[in-house]
Amino acid sequence: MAADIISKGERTSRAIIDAAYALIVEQGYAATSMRQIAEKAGLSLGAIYNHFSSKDEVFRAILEVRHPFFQIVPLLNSAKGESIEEFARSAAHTLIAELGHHPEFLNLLLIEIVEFKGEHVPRVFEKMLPMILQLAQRLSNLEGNVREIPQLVLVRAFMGMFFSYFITETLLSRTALVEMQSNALDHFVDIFLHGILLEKG
Amino acid sequence: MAADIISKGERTSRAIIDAAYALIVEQGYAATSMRQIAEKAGLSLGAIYNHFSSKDEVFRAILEVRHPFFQIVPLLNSAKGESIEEFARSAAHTLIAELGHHPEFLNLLLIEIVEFKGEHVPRVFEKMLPMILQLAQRLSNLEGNVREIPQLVLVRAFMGMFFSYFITETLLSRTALVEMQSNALDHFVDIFLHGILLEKG
DNA sequence: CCTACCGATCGGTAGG
DNA sequence: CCTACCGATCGGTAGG
Repeated sequence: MAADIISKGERTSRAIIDAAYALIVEQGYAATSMRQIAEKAGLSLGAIYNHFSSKDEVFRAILEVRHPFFQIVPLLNSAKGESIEEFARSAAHTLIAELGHHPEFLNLLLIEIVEFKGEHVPRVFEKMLPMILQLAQRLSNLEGNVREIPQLVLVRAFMGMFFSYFITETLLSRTALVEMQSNALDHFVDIFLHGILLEKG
Repeated sequence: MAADIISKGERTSRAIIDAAYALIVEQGYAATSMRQIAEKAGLSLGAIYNHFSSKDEVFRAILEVRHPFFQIVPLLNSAKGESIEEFARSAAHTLIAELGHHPEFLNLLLIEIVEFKGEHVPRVFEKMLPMILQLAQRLSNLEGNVREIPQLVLVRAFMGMFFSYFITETLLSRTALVEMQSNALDHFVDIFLHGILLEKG
């Protein structure tokens, strides 16, 4: 039998995390029970506690692997383009292609804010720092003349644009205002680019 | 005894809503118990059911009165300014002054999205429609040359700017990146305005 | 409007 | 890794 890279314990651990992620993203943390997680993972309740010491530890483990930032930032890093404009449009298309059809990927971030008051944010942020620095380095090398805006504000506004898009999308998809939805992200990117770039000379 | 405009039943009802609002915004819906609400409102558990038939009904009542939209839209309507630029800056200052120091005002909206999958959005939206139409009317009369952007996208981007600001503010307030926070909303408004306005001729 | 209760379910554990 | 259990708490109600 070939030595599998992934042990059985590791596989069970991941099954628990996957099951818990799916349930929590759909129901929220408090509304999801350890028994639901066990059942979805194909285990008994007690078995979970061989891998995680508490429900809270399960949630922490989920965040380490599935926090939206860990989906978003790598996608941004993989976006093509040598100018700011190319990069922004490419990043938007990549994000919409990968995440557009399951906007509930933001739920984990929102749940952490609402149900945990953002207490895990520093740890997640710290773990992401290398990826963020890599992205910042990349961005600062892009071609294009940016107006006088602090670089960190730029990054914040850029990230915020996607939050803004996905949350308003979630809200609007519940109403009849379909007109608001066509090409909205393209328009968002357009406003953002026009907002940060100097007029072409 | 003068006939008070507000009956005792009405007062108890509001006490329940106030207590439930404070608890739910801080803990989330599922994590808040009817017993906690009763205690905070100064009642016994059973008494709540003289005013609301279920926990869900309490939540619906909260949304009718305290949904963030009911705080945001009137504030936007009260913003001064005859040009788009004046209006946007005034609106930003008003919002930051009224809501800036308790950003948890967005929690109710986020909780509704996460724990109820946005099922109450249509009803809230419908109730707000008059206020929204009034705001749209107001906006369309402002001075300023806007680039070719669908009006509904404009409104969406404008609202989204505040979501984006408050959520990134919540995230960043947990990290050490204080630099990112100074005057951020002013910059956001600036980027937005520069993004939607035609260059001055 | 309160007290006392209902059955159900919760997170977690002992013991094997 | 499972079965069977622990005490605590849940939403909701009966009866007064």
